[in-house]
Amino acid sequence: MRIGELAERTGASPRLLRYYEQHGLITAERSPNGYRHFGEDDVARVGRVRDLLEAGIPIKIIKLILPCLSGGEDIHFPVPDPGLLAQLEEQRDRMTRKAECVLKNRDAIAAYLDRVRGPAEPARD
DNA sequence: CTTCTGACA
DNA sequence: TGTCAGTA
Repeated sequence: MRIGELAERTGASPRLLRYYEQHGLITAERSPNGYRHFGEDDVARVGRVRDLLEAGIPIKIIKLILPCLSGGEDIHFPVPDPGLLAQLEEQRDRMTRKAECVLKNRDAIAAYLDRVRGPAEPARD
């Protein structure tokens, strides 16, 4: 399929898909006219890239773990490379700190809501 | 009409 | 990221 269809099916704009390809997050074959050509599996791949990006993981790290994603959400490293592990440990710690920050602010907002709206309203969480 | 590359806000 | 230009 061409970039337009992949864009429709993934929710990512063609502009963004070209950006992903430019940074090695996805690969595309080229038609003689220069048009990018993607496969069915790229729909899922783009989805995974977007999930990782949404989690705040830098493209640099995504490129490292993307080839280790086997269709599912699981990650596996056949031959753990020291350098790779170090970068992933660093990323894990950043994510931990970010998660703590998010939780902290969520609790603050929840507490605020409880005070102004009153404990009577559930609708939270 | 769709896509491509490069560039600018 | 969106969008504009000038093509293929």
